[in-house]
Amino acid sequence: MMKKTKKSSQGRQKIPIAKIAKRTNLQVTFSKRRSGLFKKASELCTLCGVEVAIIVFSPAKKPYSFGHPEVDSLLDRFLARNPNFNISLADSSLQLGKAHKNASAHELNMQLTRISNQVEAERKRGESLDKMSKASECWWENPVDELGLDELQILEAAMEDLKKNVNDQANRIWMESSNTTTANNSAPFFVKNNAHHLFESSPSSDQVGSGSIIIPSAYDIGFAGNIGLF
Amino acid sequence: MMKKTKKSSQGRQKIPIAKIAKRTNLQVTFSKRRSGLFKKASELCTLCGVEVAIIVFSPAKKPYSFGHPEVDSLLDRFLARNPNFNISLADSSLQLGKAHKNASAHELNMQLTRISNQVEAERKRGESLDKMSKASECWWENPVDELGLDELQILEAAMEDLKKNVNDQANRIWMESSNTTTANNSAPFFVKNNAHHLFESSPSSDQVGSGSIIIPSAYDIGFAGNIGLF
DNA sequence: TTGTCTATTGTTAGACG
DNA sequence: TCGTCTAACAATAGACA
Repeated sequence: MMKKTKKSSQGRQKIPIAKIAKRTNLQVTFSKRRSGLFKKASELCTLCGVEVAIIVFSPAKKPYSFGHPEVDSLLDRFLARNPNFNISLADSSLQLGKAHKNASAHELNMQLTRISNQVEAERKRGESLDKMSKASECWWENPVDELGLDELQILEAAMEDLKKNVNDQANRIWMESSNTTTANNSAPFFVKNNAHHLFESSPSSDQVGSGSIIIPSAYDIGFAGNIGLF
Repeated sequence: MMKKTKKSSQGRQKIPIAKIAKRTNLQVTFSKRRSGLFKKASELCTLCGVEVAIIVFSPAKKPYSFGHPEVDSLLDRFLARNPNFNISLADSSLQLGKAHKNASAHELNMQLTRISNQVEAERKRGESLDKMSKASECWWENPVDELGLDELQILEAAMEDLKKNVNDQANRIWMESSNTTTANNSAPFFVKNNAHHLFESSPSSDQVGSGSIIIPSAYDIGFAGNIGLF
């Protein structure tokens, strides 16, 4: 008798590296391969003592991430060394210069959106942070000593930079628009369209609307003077 | 008999998932596995039509990256919606590089200190930011043309605020430290160690993705870290 | 969505050029 | 640093739980 001829499984099948058609199949494969990828990354970390960060947007656009030691700090370092991208809206706009007004406006929108999202995110984070700082002993609030000052200086410098970037950008925009629009106001102009929708994945080019506003002439910036720190 | 003619190769050997000791070996393994990881990521992209970004810092601290469609845009999107990121981390990191060049452990401490300081600052800033955000009713979602300026202004205001806080605190510290010693450099002691692979994931429903293309890899070479270690 | 099982395919450690 | 080769290992497609 031995009708066992039937194999319980055909084992792994070869599949072409092309988009999987079957939805259910795709989901399963995505899940399995994602964990496989993360595992590989984990092994790489351990074996070679290196740092790895992975970000994956699922078919449903949900973010999954892997990071050793942690995603944020790695991205931070990566971005900090990569002149092509800066979280604080700095460099990308520099390249645009004044080639196309639209492109410029669009780029700006992207950046503003990014920033506003960050601001929003940080606002939200503030709450949980507040909770955290209460729950645990705030080591960063320990007795002030010299070091605190040092760090503060760094932070302040960073803020200066950020602010400077914003100003530069505003001025750039202003100069640009003054070529097409003559304002009766000596203030910088700013052109912008719908800012959101930074999240869509399809590489479709956004339509760029435009409009203008006047920035208070007092916008000359000049951060209030530095305190005795510098 | 059976002199067992030497095999041309013993084939793949099993190795423990622990840091490889031999430097040359580690280098080879790193290279191979890194490309293997990128290949896996590439396949995942193609098979499932998803987006993936990977950042790896080699043992020599060189950054390698893979991204589909491209690293920057993915990081951008990820950071924009991730509450755990700091807006000005990048900037301050750069400064630290110049300021201190010591042990990596110290570097880590500094980094943590810096981050926590920012966190603290942002926590305080939370209130005013919150006010602003609500006052303008989701200004970043408003399609009105003149919002661009507002965004800049709000951002600027937020930064002014933060800066003010920093200044205040700095002054306070300055005053205090004047009374004490100035030479003692006691950093907030925090030794960060093994924070092994951590997975973060969100539940996901699903939906059909769109087309897919493979972008083998994008290597960003260069820049031998300016952090301690050397 | 994740885990299990099996048969296969894919990856890679070690040695060498 | 890379490519090649070989023989192990490891990952995983498909079906089911």
